[in-house]
Amino acid sequence: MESNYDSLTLKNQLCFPIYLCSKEIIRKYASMLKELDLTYTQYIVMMYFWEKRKSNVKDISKVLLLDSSTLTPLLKKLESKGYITRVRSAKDERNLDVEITKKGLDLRLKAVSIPSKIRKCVDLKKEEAEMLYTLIYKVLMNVEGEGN
Amino acid sequence: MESNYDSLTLKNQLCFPIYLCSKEIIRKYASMLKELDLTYTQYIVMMYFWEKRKSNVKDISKVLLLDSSTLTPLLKKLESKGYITRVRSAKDERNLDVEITKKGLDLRLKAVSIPSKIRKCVDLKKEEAEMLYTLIYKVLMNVEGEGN
DNA sequence: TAAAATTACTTTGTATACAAATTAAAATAA
DNA sequence: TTATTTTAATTTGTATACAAAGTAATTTTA
Repeated sequence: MESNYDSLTLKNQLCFPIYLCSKEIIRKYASMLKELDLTYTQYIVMMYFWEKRKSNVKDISKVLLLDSSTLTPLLKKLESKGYITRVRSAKDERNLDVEITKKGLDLRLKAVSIPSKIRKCVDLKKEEAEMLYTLIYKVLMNVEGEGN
Repeated sequence: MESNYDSLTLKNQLCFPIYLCSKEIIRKYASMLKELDLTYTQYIVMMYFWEKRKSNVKDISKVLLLDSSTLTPLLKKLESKGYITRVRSAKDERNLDVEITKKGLDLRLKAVSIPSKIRKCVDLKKEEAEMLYTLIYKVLMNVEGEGN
Protein backbone atom coordinates (compact mmCIF):
# COMPACT_ATOMS: atom_id res chain seq x y z
CA MET A 1 0.00 0.00 0.00
CA GLU A 2 1.36 3.38 -1.02
CA SER A 3 1.47 5.95 1.78
CA ASN A 4 0.63 9.62 1.50
CA TYR A 5 4.29 10.25 2.09
CA ASP A 6 5.40 8.12 -0.87
CA SER A 7 2.75 9.71 -3.04
CA LEU A 8 4.52 13.03 -2.74
CA THR A 9 7.65 12.00 -4.67
CA LEU A 10 8.51 12.89 -8.23
CA LYS A 11 8.75 9.32 -9.46
CA ASN A 12 5.24 8.53 -8.22
CA GLN A 13 3.61 11.39 -10.08
CA LEU A 14 1.50 10.63 -13.11
CA CYS A 15 0.90 14.23 -14.07
CA PHE A 16 4.52 15.27 -14.04
CA PRO A 17 5.53 13.02 -16.97
CA ILE A 18 2.40 14.11 -18.85
CA TYR A 19 3.50 17.70 -18.32
CA LEU A 20 7.04 16.88 -19.47
CA CYS A 21 5.76 14.96 -22.46
CA SER A 22 3.57 17.84 -23.52
CA LYS A 23 6.43 20.33 -23.22
CA GLU A 24 8.96 18.20 -25.04
CA ILE A 25 6.66 17.35 -27.92
CA ILE A 26 5.81 21.02 -28.28
CA ARG A 27 9.54 21.75 -28.41
CA LYS A 28 9.79 19.29 -31.31
CA TYR A 29 6.90 20.98 -33.06
CA ALA A 30 8.48 24.37 -32.47
CA SER A 31 11.60 23.48 -34.42
CA MET A 32 9.54 22.04 -37.28
CA LEU A 33 7.19 25.02 -37.29
CA LYS A 34 10.00 27.57 -37.42
CA GLU A 35 10.00 27.28 -41.22
CA LEU A 36 6.31 28.17 -41.28
CA ASP A 37 6.89 31.06 -38.86
CA LEU A 38 4.30 29.54 -36.49
CA THR A 39 4.41 28.68 -32.81
CA TYR A 40 2.70 25.51 -31.60
CA THR A 41 -0.33 27.37 -30.28
CA GLN A 42 -0.61 29.34 -33.50
CA TYR A 43 -0.40 26.04 -35.40
CA ILE A 44 -3.25 24.57 -33.35
CA VAL A 45 -5.37 27.63 -34.09
CA MET A 46 -4.53 27.41 -37.79
CA MET A 47 -5.47 23.72 -37.76
CA TYR A 48 -8.82 24.76 -36.31
CA PHE A 49 -9.29 27.21 -39.19
CA TRP A 50 -8.19 24.74 -41.84
CA GLU A 51 -11.24 22.74 -40.79
CA LYS A 52 -13.64 25.52 -39.92
CA ARG A 53 -12.73 28.60 -42.02
CA LYS A 54 -14.83 30.99 -39.95
CA SER A 55 -15.43 31.31 -36.23
CA ASN A 56 -15.27 33.61 -33.21
CA VAL A 57 -13.23 33.86 -30.01
CA LYS A 58 -15.76 32.04 -27.86
CA ASP A 59 -16.07 29.00 -30.12
CA ILE A 60 -12.31 28.70 -30.62
CA SER A 61 -11.89 28.97 -26.86
CA LYS A 62 -14.37 26.15 -26.32
CA VAL A 63 -12.71 23.72 -28.71
CA LEU A 64 -9.05 24.52 -27.99
CA LEU A 65 -9.55 25.11 -24.25
CA LEU A 66 -7.63 28.33 -24.53
CA ASP A 67 -8.68 31.37 -22.53
CA SER A 68 -10.01 34.29 -24.55
CA SER A 69 -7.26 36.43 -23.05
CA THR A 70 -4.74 34.05 -24.58
CA LEU A 71 -6.53 34.09 -27.91
CA THR A 72 -6.92 37.85 -28.31
CA PRO A 73 -3.21 38.62 -28.79
CA LEU A 74 -2.60 35.35 -30.64
CA LEU A 75 -5.33 36.11 -33.19
CA LYS A 76 -3.96 39.62 -33.63
CA LYS A 77 -0.59 38.05 -34.37
CA LEU A 78 -2.06 35.68 -36.96
CA GLU A 79 -3.87 38.64 -38.49
CA SER A 80 -0.64 40.60 -38.72
CA LYS A 81 0.87 37.64 -40.57
CA GLY A 82 -2.04 37.72 -43.02
CA TYR A 83 -3.46 34.30 -42.19
CA ILE A 84 -6.79 35.45 -40.76
CA THR A 85 -9.06 38.48 -40.66
CA ARG A 86 -10.71 39.92 -37.53
CA VAL A 87 -13.89 41.98 -37.84
CA ARG A 88 -16.61 42.80 -35.35
CA SER A 89 -19.83 41.01 -36.19
CA ALA A 90 -22.51 43.23 -37.71
CA LYS A 91 -25.29 41.15 -36.19
CA ASP A 92 -23.86 41.30 -32.67
CA GLU A 93 -21.12 43.79 -32.03
CA ARG A 94 -19.88 41.75 -29.06
CA ASN A 95 -18.74 38.95 -31.33
CA LEU A 96 -15.59 38.98 -33.38
CA ASP A 97 -15.82 37.34 -36.78
CA VAL A 98 -12.56 35.56 -37.40
CA GLU A 99 -11.96 34.11 -40.84
CA ILE A 100 -9.08 32.40 -42.56
CA THR A 101 -7.55 34.08 -45.63
CA LYS A 102 -6.31 32.57 -48.89
CA LYS A 103 -2.79 32.87 -47.54
CA GLY A 104 -3.89 31.04 -44.40
CA LEU A 105 -5.44 28.23 -46.41
CA ASP A 106 -2.33 27.94 -48.55
CA LEU A 107 -0.21 27.50 -45.43
CA ARG A 108 -1.84 24.09 -44.97
CA LEU A 109 0.18 22.71 -47.86
CA LYS A 110 3.40 23.57 -46.09
CA ALA A 111 2.15 21.84 -42.94
CA VAL A 112 1.00 18.49 -44.33
CA SER A 113 4.32 16.79 -43.71
CA ILE A 114 4.43 17.69 -40.02
CA PRO A 115 2.11 15.04 -38.52
CA SER A 116 4.08 12.16 -40.01
CA LYS A 117 7.35 13.67 -38.79
CA ILE A 118 5.91 13.93 -35.29
CA ARG A 119 4.55 10.38 -35.44
CA LYS A 120 8.00 9.15 -36.34
CA CYS A 121 9.45 11.09 -33.46
CA VAL A 122 6.87 9.83 -30.95
CA ASP A 123 7.44 6.37 -32.37
CA LEU A 124 4.58 4.33 -30.91
CA LYS A 125 2.98 1.27 -32.45
CA LYS A 126 -0.55 1.81 -33.74
CA GLU A 127 -2.11 -0.02 -30.78
CA GLU A 128 0.03 1.86 -28.29
CA ALA A 129 -0.91 5.20 -29.80
CA GLU A 130 -4.58 4.25 -29.71
CA MET A 131 -4.35 3.13 -26.10
CA LEU A 132 -2.56 6.33 -25.12
CA TYR A 133 -5.15 8.40 -26.96
CA THR A 134 -7.98 6.58 -25.16
CA LEU A 135 -6.42 6.95 -21.73
CA ILE A 136 -5.47 10.59 -22.16
CA TYR A 137 -8.97 11.39 -23.34
CA LYS A 138 -10.42 9.58 -20.37
CA VAL A 139 -8.32 11.68 -18.00
CA LEU A 140 -9.23 14.84 -19.87
CA MET A 141 -12.94 14.04 -19.59
CA ASN A 142 -12.62 13.17 -15.89
CA VAL A 143 -10.67 16.31 -15.06
CA GLU A 144 -12.99 18.52 -17.09
CA GLY A 145 -16.06 16.81 -15.67
CA GLU A 146 -15.30 17.69 -12.05
CA GLY A 147 -16.88 21.06 -11.28
CA ASN A 148 -14.00 23.50 -11.37
CA MET B 1 -4.98 4.12 -44.77
CA GLU B 2 -4.87 7.59 -43.31
CA SER B 3 -3.79 10.27 -45.76
CA ASN B 4 -1.47 13.17 -45.04
CA TYR B 5 -4.50 15.38 -45.43
CA ASP B 6 -6.49 13.58 -42.73
CA SER B 7 -3.47 13.62 -40.44
CA LEU B 8 -3.66 17.38 -40.29
CA THR B 9 -6.96 17.54 -38.42
CA LEU B 10 -7.48 18.24 -34.73
CA LYS B 11 -9.27 14.99 -33.98
CA ASN B 12 -6.39 12.95 -35.39
CA GLN B 13 -3.76 14.59 -33.23
CA LEU B 14 -2.27 12.61 -30.37
CA CYS B 15 -0.21 15.48 -28.99
CA PHE B 16 -3.04 17.95 -28.80
CA PRO B 17 -5.00 15.99 -26.14
CA ILE B 18 -1.76 15.40 -24.22
CA TYR B 19 -1.20 19.15 -24.27
CA LEU B 20 -4.79 19.78 -23.14
CA CYS B 21 -4.53 17.14 -20.45
CA SER B 22 -1.36 18.66 -19.09
CA LYS B 23 -2.87 22.14 -19.00
CA GLU B 24 -6.12 21.08 -17.38
CA ILE B 25 -4.48 18.98 -14.69
CA ILE B 26 -2.15 21.86 -13.91
CA ARG B 27 -5.20 24.08 -13.57
CA LYS B 28 -6.56 21.62 -11.01
CA TYR B 29 -3.28 21.67 -9.14
CA ALA B 30 -3.25 25.46 -9.24
CA SER B 31 -6.51 25.75 -7.35
CA MET B 32 -5.35 23.21 -4.75
CA LEU B 33 -1.95 24.88 -4.43
CA LYS B 34 -3.41 28.33 -3.91
CA GLU B 35 -3.64 27.61 -0.17
CA LEU B 36 0.09 26.83 -0.11
CA ASP B 37 0.86 29.95 -2.14
CA LEU B 38 2.62 27.79 -4.74
CA THR B 39 2.25 27.53 -8.50
CA TYR B 40 2.48 24.11 -10.15
CA THR B 41 6.05 24.65 -11.30
CA GLN B 42 7.06 25.90 -7.88
CA TYR B 43 5.39 22.79 -6.40
CA ILE B 44 7.43 20.52 -8.69
CA VAL B 45 10.61 22.27 -7.64
CA MET B 46 9.66 21.97 -3.97
CA MET B 47 8.94 18.26 -4.49
CA TYR B 48 12.44 17.96 -5.90
CA PHE B 49 13.85 19.57 -2.74
CA TRP B 50 11.71 17.50 -0.39
CA GLU B 51 13.65 14.56 -1.79
CA LYS B 52 17.04 16.13 -2.36
CA ARG B 53 17.48 19.00 0.15
CA LYS B 54 20.44 20.51 -1.67
CA SER B 55 21.22 21.03 -5.34
CA ASN B 56 22.13 23.54 -8.02
CA VAL B 57 20.49 25.02 -11.11
CA LYS B 58 22.06 22.62 -13.54
CA ASP B 59 20.98 19.45 -11.71
CA ILE B 60 17.46 20.72 -11.14
CA SER B 61 17.29 21.61 -14.80
CA LYS B 62 18.36 18.10 -15.79
CA VAL B 63 15.75 16.32 -13.66
CA LEU B 64 12.80 18.68 -14.17
CA LEU B 65 13.59 19.46 -17.81
CA LEU B 66 13.23 23.13 -17.08
CA ASP B 67 15.52 25.65 -18.72
CA SER B 68 17.92 27.44 -16.38
CA SER B 69 16.40 30.73 -17.52
CA THR B 70 13.05 29.47 -16.24
CA LEU B 71 14.58 28.34 -12.97
CA THR B 72 16.53 31.48 -12.10
CA PRO B 73 13.50 33.70 -11.43
CA LEU B 74 11.51 30.79 -9.99
CA LEU B 75 14.21 29.99 -7.44
CA LYS B 76 14.45 33.67 -6.53
CA LYS B 77 10.72 33.59 -5.91
CA LEU B 78 10.97 30.52 -3.67
CA GLU B 79 13.82 32.20 -1.83
CA SER B 80 11.72 35.32 -1.26
CA LYS B 81 9.04 33.06 0.23
CA GLY B 82 11.64 31.62 2.57
CA TYR B 83 11.48 28.03 1.29
CA ILE B 84 15.02 27.81 -0.08
CA THR B 85 18.37 29.60 0.15
CA ARG B 86 20.56 30.59 -2.81
CA VAL B 87 24.31 31.04 -2.33
CA ARG B 88 27.21 30.93 -4.77
CA SER B 89 29.32 27.85 -4.23
CA ALA B 90 32.63 28.50 -2.51
CA LYS B 91 34.30 25.62 -4.34
CA ASP B 92 33.19 26.80 -7.78
CA GLU B 93 31.78 30.27 -8.05
CA ARG B 94 29.91 29.36 -11.22
CA ASN B 95 27.60 27.07 -9.29
CA LEU B 96 24.71 28.20 -7.18
CA ASP B 97 24.12 26.20 -4.00
CA VAL B 98 20.39 25.91 -3.56
CA GLU B 99 19.16 24.43 -0.31
CA ILE B 100 15.76 23.90 1.26
CA THR B 101 15.01 25.67 4.55
CA LYS B 102 13.16 24.43 7.63
CA LYS B 103 10.12 26.37 6.43
CA GLY B 104 10.43 24.66 3.05
CA LEU B 105 10.60 21.23 4.64
CA ASP B 106 7.60 22.02 6.82
CA LEU B 107 5.59 22.92 3.75
CA ARG B 108 5.62 19.25 2.80
CA LEU B 109 3.12 18.50 5.55
CA LYS B 110 0.62 20.86 4.00
CA ALA B 111 1.10 19.18 0.62
CA VAL B 112 0.67 15.52 1.55
CA SER B 113 -3.04 15.49 0.80
CA ILE B 114 -2.65 16.81 -2.74
CA PRO B 115 -1.64 13.63 -4.62
CA SER B 116 -4.69 11.70 -3.44
CA LYS B 117 -6.97 14.60 -4.37
CA ILE B 118 -5.47 14.66 -7.84
CA ARG B 119 -5.75 10.89 -8.20
CA LYS B 120 -9.42 11.13 -7.34
CA CYS B 121 -9.84 13.86 -9.92
CA VAL B 122 -7.96 11.95 -12.64
CA ASP B 123 -10.01 8.91 -11.65
CA LEU B 124 -8.24 6.05 -13.43
CA LYS B 125 -8.15 2.44 -12.32
CA LYS B 126 -4.76 1.27 -11.07
CA GLU B 127 -4.04 -0.68 -14.27
CA GLU B 128 -5.13 2.23 -16.44
CA ALA B 129 -2.88 4.64 -14.57
CA GLU B 130 0.03 2.23 -14.87
CA MET B 131 -0.56 1.77 -18.58
CA LEU B 132 -0.78 5.52 -19.11
CA TYR B 133 2.41 6.05 -17.11
CA THR B 134 4.22 3.45 -19.20
CA LEU B 135 3.08 4.88 -22.50
CA ILE B 136 3.76 8.49 -21.59
CA TYR B 137 7.23 7.55 -20.43
CA LYS B 138 7.85 5.68 -23.65
CA VAL B 139 6.91 8.76 -25.67
CA LEU B 140 9.04 10.97 -23.45
CA MET B 141 12.06 8.71 -23.94
CA ASN B 142 11.49 8.53 -27.69
CA VAL B 143 11.11 12.27 -28.09
CA GLU B 144 14.10 13.00 -25.87
CA GLY B 145 16.16 10.32 -27.58
CA GLU B 146 15.95 11.89 -31.02
CA GLY B 147 18.84 14.26 -31.39
CA ASN B 148 17.34 17.67 -30.84
C1' DT C 1 -38.73 50.85 -21.11
C1' DA C 2 -35.28 51.83 -17.71
C1' DA C 3 -32.39 49.09 -14.57
C1' DA C 4 -30.01 44.84 -13.84
C1' DA C 5 -27.84 40.93 -15.47
C1' DT C 6 -25.48 38.49 -18.92
C1' DT C 7 -22.34 37.92 -22.65
C1' DA C 8 -18.10 38.48 -25.66
C1' DC C 9 -14.04 40.20 -25.91
C1' DT C 10 -10.02 42.97 -24.24
C1' DT C 11 -6.73 44.58 -20.82
C1' DT C 12 -3.84 43.94 -16.84
C1' DG C 13 -0.96 41.38 -13.86
C1' DT C 14 1.69 37.37 -12.72
C1' DA C 15 4.10 33.25 -13.90
C1' DT C 16 5.89 30.15 -16.83
C1' DA C 17 8.80 28.44 -21.02
C1' DC C 18 12.67 28.59 -23.90
C1' DA C 19 16.08 30.39 -27.46
C1' DA C 20 19.80 33.38 -27.83
C1' DA C 21 23.02 36.50 -25.96
C1' DT C 22 25.76 37.74 -21.94
C1' DT C 23 28.75 37.33 -17.93
C1' DA C 24 31.98 35.43 -15.01
C1' DA C 25 34.55 31.57 -13.41
C1' DA C 26 37.10 27.38 -14.24
C1' DA C 27 39.37 24.09 -17.19
C1' DT C 28 42.17 23.22 -21.14
C1' DA C 29 45.42 24.18 -24.69
C1' DA C 30 49.10 26.48 -26.78
C1' DT D 1 51.40 31.26 -18.10
C1' DT D 2 48.64 33.45 -21.18
C1' DA D 3 45.00 32.56 -24.61
C1' DT D 4 41.12 29.71 -25.76
C1' DT D 5 37.38 27.05 -24.70
C1' DT D 6 34.01 25.33 -21.81
C1' DT D 7 30.74 25.64 -18.20
C1' DA D 8 26.98 27.57 -15.03
C1' DA D 9 23.95 30.83 -14.26
C1' DT D 10 21.67 35.16 -15.58
C1' DT D 11 19.53 38.48 -18.68
C1' DT D 12 16.80 39.64 -22.67
C1' DG D 13 13.18 38.97 -25.88
C1' DT D 14 9.06 36.70 -27.43
C1' DA D 15 5.08 33.90 -26.72
C1' DT D 16 2.02 31.53 -24.16
C1' DA D 17 -1.46 30.70 -20.10
C1' DC D 18 -4.97 32.13 -17.14
C1' DA D 19 -7.35 34.75 -13.26
C1' DA D 20 -9.44 38.96 -12.42
C1' DA D 21 -10.95 43.36 -13.73
C1' DG D 22 -12.79 46.25 -17.28
C1' DT D 23 -15.69 47.61 -21.38
C1' DA D 24 -19.32 47.68 -24.40
C1' DA D 25 -23.23 45.48 -26.53
C1' DT D 26 -27.30 42.63 -25.86
C1' DT D 27 -30.78 40.37 -23.24
C1' DT D 28 -33.62 39.84 -19.35
C1' DT D 29 -36.24 41.53 -15.64
C1' DA D 30 -38.92 44.47 -12.94
